Amino acid sequence: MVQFVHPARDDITLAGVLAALADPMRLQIVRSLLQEGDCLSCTAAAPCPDIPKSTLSNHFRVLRDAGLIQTTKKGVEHRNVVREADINARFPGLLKAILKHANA
Amino acid sequence: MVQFVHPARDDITLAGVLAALADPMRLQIVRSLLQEGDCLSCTAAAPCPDIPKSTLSNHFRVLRDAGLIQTTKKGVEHRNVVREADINARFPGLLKAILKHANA
DNA sequence: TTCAATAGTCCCATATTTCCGAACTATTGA
DNA sequence: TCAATAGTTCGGAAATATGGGACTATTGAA
Repeated sequence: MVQFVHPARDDITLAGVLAALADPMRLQIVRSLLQEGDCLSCTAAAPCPDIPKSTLSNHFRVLRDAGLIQTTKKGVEHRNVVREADINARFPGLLKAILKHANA
Repeated sequence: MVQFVHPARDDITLAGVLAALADPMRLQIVRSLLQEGDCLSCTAAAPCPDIPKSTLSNHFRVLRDAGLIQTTKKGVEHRNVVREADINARFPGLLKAILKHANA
């Protein structure tokens, strides 16, 4: 049984969030998650559908550790949601300012 | 004679900017530069004055390559300025949104 | 119940990046 | 001309990212 550890709101750091988003694929993942509401990892993956599973899993772990997303198990899938409320509470305006510029 | 190459405004990428700022020291450097107007590298350095020269030089190179700062030679010193106009033109609101949250 | 399929994690070897000491370059001032 | 200053560049060690393959958990069907 895999149990995910998400950082508390106050443990989310600016450098951590920026580092997590400083990767085109992760930026795209967050973008997709925000558009869809909530979805599963593989489906939420970046444009390329041929990305290795381990790489994708790693990207989700980075986003999780940075406090950007929350992952819960739902059957065989892992459902991911952007922790919008937490990020916005901690860094008001940041998420919107960044994602506004993520290339569609 | 060292000649610096700065990326053109349109070559500045979001992921590049985020990656450059995804480091506490570089975040602090940019913060200091914005507060001071323009200043020299070593002086503009992060809190710790005992950081190795090569490391510092490297951080400035990263910021330069990302298009965040412009460096010009002024005697023995290198004067650095944040390319505020370029960044704001390319990603309106981004810089302010990020630096607003950089811990004082 | 058992078995196959699915979704994803974990391990680990390789590849890439970062850090920093040391040697080097350019400029100024004595 | 020489020393001091400010910073770059080189190169090896340390840290981190990538991705293949084996593993785990869950579901749905035989």
